[in-house]
Amino acid sequence: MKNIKPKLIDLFKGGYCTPQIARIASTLKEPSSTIHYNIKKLENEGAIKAYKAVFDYEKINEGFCVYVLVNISPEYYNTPIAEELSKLEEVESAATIAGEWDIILKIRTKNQNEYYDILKKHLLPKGVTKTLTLTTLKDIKTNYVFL
Amino acid sequence: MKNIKPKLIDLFKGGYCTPQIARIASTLKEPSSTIHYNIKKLENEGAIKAYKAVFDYEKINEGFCVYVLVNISPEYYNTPIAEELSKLEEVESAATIAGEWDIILKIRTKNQNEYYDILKKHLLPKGVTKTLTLTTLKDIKTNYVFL
DNA sequence: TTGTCTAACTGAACAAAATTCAAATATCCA
DNA sequence: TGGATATTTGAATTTTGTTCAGTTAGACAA
Repeated sequence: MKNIKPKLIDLFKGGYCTPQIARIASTLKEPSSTIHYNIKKLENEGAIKAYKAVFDYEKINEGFCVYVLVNISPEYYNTPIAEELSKLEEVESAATIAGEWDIILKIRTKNQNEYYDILKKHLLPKGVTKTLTLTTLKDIKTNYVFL
Repeated sequence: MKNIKPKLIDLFKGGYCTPQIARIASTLKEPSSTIHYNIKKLENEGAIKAYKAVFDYEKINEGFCVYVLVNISPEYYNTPIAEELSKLEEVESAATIAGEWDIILKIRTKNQNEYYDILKKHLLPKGVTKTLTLTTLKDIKTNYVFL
């Protein structure tokens, strides 16, 4: 057995998909060469970053989902902490925000324990002064896809 | 001019894409029929919800992004408010959460004004008692894709 | 309005990729 | 060990994507 499933999941998280031109053409009742032309234009404008898969995260062992609010110590304001945290594969989304908190992360793991490991290892060292974890009870919609 | 671009964006937000079996096969150095078999298996298990596009949201006029924490009045706890809010096309993600707040939403609009319209129209009526808007300064990663 | 330039659209030929399927191999478990 | 089930694979087939030259539509200045 080649255990291809985890490799597919890895690839599909960030890309390795492509538009279904024929299906779009038939849905919009336009020639496929017209659809092709318009998609290439969108891609060349840089409007499309990736074609990728969205999962049922329970079924790929990432059923535990949290949002984490993070505060950064002032002397780290000019360092790319958010960018560093974004590189963790468990981080689905990351953004810097205005107000009481500095960064918001969305993190998916198998369970609480794995999240706690990440919290200890990656969210407490560096310039992080404070965190607030919002634990997801029910994931309803992610990236415009209903779960 | 047929104005196909917005229609493509609509379709791509939720699907109308498909795996690149040949490219995956060559990346993983496996026969494409093997890759095909394993992908179909993932799909049949329900592990994959959709194949879709991720955008440069500035370039599709959705450059304003917020996270909103929402509180629900107790008499609405048994109603599907989160599900209702999820149906708004501007809502990228929605989840019910544990703790001080009941729901977290991620919303993309063209600008502050359009977000304010949604806040007034959809987030204040119904059973919503309180909201806290966290405005994104810099979107770093969304759905595992770097922006 | 007319003419000119550029962008958008399209059909048809072609190239590439997905899908199917039957046979071979591996895995599971009683 | 044996028999049922799941996975892998190459080759044939079907479907889809891509290219490109010709056409149409839109923008804009005279």
